[in-house]
Amino acid sequence: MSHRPMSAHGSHGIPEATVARLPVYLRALYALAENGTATVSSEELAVAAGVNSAKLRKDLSHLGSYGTRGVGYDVQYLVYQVSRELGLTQDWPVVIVGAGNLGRALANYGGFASRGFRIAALLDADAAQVGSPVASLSVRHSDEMESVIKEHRVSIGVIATPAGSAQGVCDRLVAAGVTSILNFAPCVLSVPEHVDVRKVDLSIELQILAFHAQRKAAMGNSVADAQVVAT
Amino acid sequence: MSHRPMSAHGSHGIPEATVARLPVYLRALYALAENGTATVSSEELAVAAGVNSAKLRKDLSHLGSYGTRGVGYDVQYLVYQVSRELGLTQDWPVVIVGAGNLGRALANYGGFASRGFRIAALLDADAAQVGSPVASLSVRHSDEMESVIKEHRVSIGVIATPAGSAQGVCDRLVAAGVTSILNFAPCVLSVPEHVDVRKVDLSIELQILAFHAQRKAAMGNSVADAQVVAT
DNA sequence: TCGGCTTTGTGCAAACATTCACAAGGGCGT
DNA sequence: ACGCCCTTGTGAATGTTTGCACAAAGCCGA
Repeated sequence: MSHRPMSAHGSHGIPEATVARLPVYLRALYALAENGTATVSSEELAVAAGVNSAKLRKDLSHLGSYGTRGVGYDVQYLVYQVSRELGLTQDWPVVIVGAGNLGRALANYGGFASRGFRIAALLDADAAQVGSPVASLSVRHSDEMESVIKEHRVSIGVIATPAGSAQGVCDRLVAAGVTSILNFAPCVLSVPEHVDVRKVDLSIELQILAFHAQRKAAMGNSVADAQVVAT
Repeated sequence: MSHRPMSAHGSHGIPEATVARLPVYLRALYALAENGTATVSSEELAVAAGVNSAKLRKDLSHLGSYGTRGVGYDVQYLVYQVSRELGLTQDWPVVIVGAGNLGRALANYGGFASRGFRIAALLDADAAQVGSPVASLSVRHSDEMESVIKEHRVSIGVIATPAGSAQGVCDRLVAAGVTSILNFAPCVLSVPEHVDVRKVDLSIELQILAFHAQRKAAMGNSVADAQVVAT
C-alpha cells in the first residue's frame, strides 16, 4: 500500500501484484500437500488458486526456476520456496490492539497462529476488558503496548479499534518500533515513510459489491424489466 | 474480482480501480460533512483519502463534472453523487452465514447497517447457536437460508464459515438467487459467470506484510546492521 | 467590465499488469 | 540412444492505471 520505489532491478524486485498472489498459491499448495500430491502443473495449481496459468508461471518465475519442464512443480519444494520468499520461515510476533468483537475474532482465528504468526498480546484500553480470556491468552491493558513490543521484538501491529482511536494507537505502535500495520479501523492512517500499512475494510468491500450489483440490476431491468422491481 | 468484460466504452464503464476508491472518498466526504465543511478542493479531499489529487480528479470525472473550477466540490452534492453511483441510495439486504466469532463481529459492526446495508439474517448450521442474540437480531438456522433470501430479496451474501463449509454455503446462496458474495473463508470459491465474489483474508494480508517486513529487515541488516537486531 | 487567482478536467506518456503463443528443455518409452 | 510428448519459462502484444502538466473555466475584487 505504501510504496517504496520498487522497480524491477535484476535480482530482487517482485511486482506487488505477484506478492499479493503468493499467499494464495501457498494455501493451494498446502491443500495439495495434505492431499498427498507430490507434483503439480501450472494449470492445475492455477485452477486451485483461481488464476490464469500463464500468470501463475510468470509469478513463480520471479522466485527462480523451480519447475521441471514436462512435469510441473514439486509441491513440497515449492511450498518451501514460496514460504521463504514471503518471510514465513521465521516467526512474526504480532500485537492486536482492540479486544472488541473483531479483535477477539482475530485472536481466535486459527489460520493466524498456524503459519509463522504468533500473537504476542491482545491489548485494550478499557480496564473492564483487561484480564478476560481470549483464545489461549488474556486481554492486557494498552499501557503495556510499549513494553510488550520491546520485549517480544514485535514489528507487526493489528489495529482493531474504533476509527476514533486508530490514529493514536498507530502513532504509539510506530513510536514503539512497529513498522508494519494491518488496519481494520475504517479510516486513513498517516504514518512515516518507512512504515507499511495495509487496510481491510468490510464496509468498502460491501460498497464495491453494491456497485456491481446495481449495475447488474440495471442491465436486467433495461433488457428484461422484471423481478427486482416487481412486487 | 470476477471481471465482466468492462473496457472503457464511452458513456458508462467506470474503471475497477476507480470503483474501489469511491467508498474511500465517500467516507472522507462524510467526515467533512459532519465537520460542517461545505466545499472541498481535490487537493484537500485527496489528502483526507490518502491518494494523489490528480487521481482523485480523474476518478470523480468518471461520474460527471460535479466540481466548480477555482472553488472545488460541494460536499453534500458530491456525497449524493458518489452514493448514487455506488448504488447506496437504495437498501441492500444482506445475509451473513456463520455466527462464529467473525460472523458476530460483522453483525455487530456499526458501519455495516449505517449506510444502506441491512442484515436480513445471521445464519448458522449449529443448532446450539440458533436463537442466541447478536446485535439486535438472533441467530437463525441455515435451513432458513432459502426462505430468508426469497422473502427479503437478498442479493448479497457474506460467508463467515470455516473454509470447509464455504463452497457448499456459496452454492446454496447462489442457487437461492444471491449474485454478490463477500467471502471471509480462506479458500477459493467457484461460482457461475454472473456472480461476483470478493475475498477478504486476514492471513493473506499478514503474509504480504511479512514479505515487506522481511525486505526491510534484510535491507537494514546489509546497509546499517543495527537497531532491528540490537538488544 | 476586465484581469488575475485558483482549481477543475483531461491529453499524454510512462509504468505496471495481463495474456497469448511458442521456443526451449526435460522425462519416458522403445 | 532417439524421438515424442508434455509443460515450463518468457518475448511480445495488449490492456489498465498512474501522474504530470496545462489549458479551460469559474469567482472575485477593482
